[in-house]
Amino acid sequence: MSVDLPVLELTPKTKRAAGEPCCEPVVYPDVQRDHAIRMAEVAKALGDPIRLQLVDVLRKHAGKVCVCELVPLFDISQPTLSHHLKKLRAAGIVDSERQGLWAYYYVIPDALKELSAWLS
Amino acid sequence: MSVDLPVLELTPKTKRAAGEPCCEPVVYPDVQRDHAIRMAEVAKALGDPIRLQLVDVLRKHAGKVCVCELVPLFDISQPTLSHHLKKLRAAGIVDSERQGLWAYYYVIPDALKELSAWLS
DNA sequence: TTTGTAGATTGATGAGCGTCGATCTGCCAG
DNA sequence: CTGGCAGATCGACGCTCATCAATCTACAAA
Repeated sequence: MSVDLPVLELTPKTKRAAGEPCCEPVVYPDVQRDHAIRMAEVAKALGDPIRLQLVDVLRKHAGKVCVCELVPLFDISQPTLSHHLKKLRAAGIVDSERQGLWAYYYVIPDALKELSAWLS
Repeated sequence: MSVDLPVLELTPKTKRAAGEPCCEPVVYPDVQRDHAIRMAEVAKALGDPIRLQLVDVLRKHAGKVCVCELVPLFDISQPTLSHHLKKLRAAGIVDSERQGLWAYYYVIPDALKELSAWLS
């Protein structure tokens, strides 16, 4: 399970002590850090099979879906489903809209855009 | 922050009692479930800013990077970094190779492929 | 063989997560 | 006004997580 890739020029102390050139900085731009925090937030929200499937269902239906349609799809209680939807909402992935008794959820367009772009 | 999307035809009990047509099944294929579990595993591993930045650094360098190069990039202890690398390895995102004292990490090609495809 | 170094492991700690039953809040139908 | 329903919230339960200091394990240099 080994992949053939070039090895970077490195400078551990033992090499540095021998007078070899110092390591290239491998500087990590600070701009990236904010993006990383945001993308990690989205990834974390997707890091649960049920939440990922919830997003999948919402995306596939390309519309606002009633919670009462979602409950029977999963083997979890209604409060647990509500908890997952809340997490997805907190991560800015979905949003909801109440109409009378029912609540309709939908995926926020472009919510997954940044992470998707980084992954590809 | 509301988005204009079509609302699915739904059938909560109150409507069903009134004799309206039953809800469309909204069936969720079981095949998707295995994929969801696998993709959620990857997303979960990326759901930490440090791990996401680790993967970012490894991907940008497109080669095997020594751990001693990674440690100074983050404000965490060496054991914590080792812990994160272990998590990434467990998720099948990266792999490592020892050469003497040093350990070299690299991103496994296509490890993020499935999640990336689903997101786009 | 002894010393030092890179990196992994261990154990502990405090915070967060997923889950549930029970309860609460609005809203609609009689 | 009352009864019932959809969905959110609460409180509690185990479990997992990120983190660190301390330790352990290989390996290399002297």
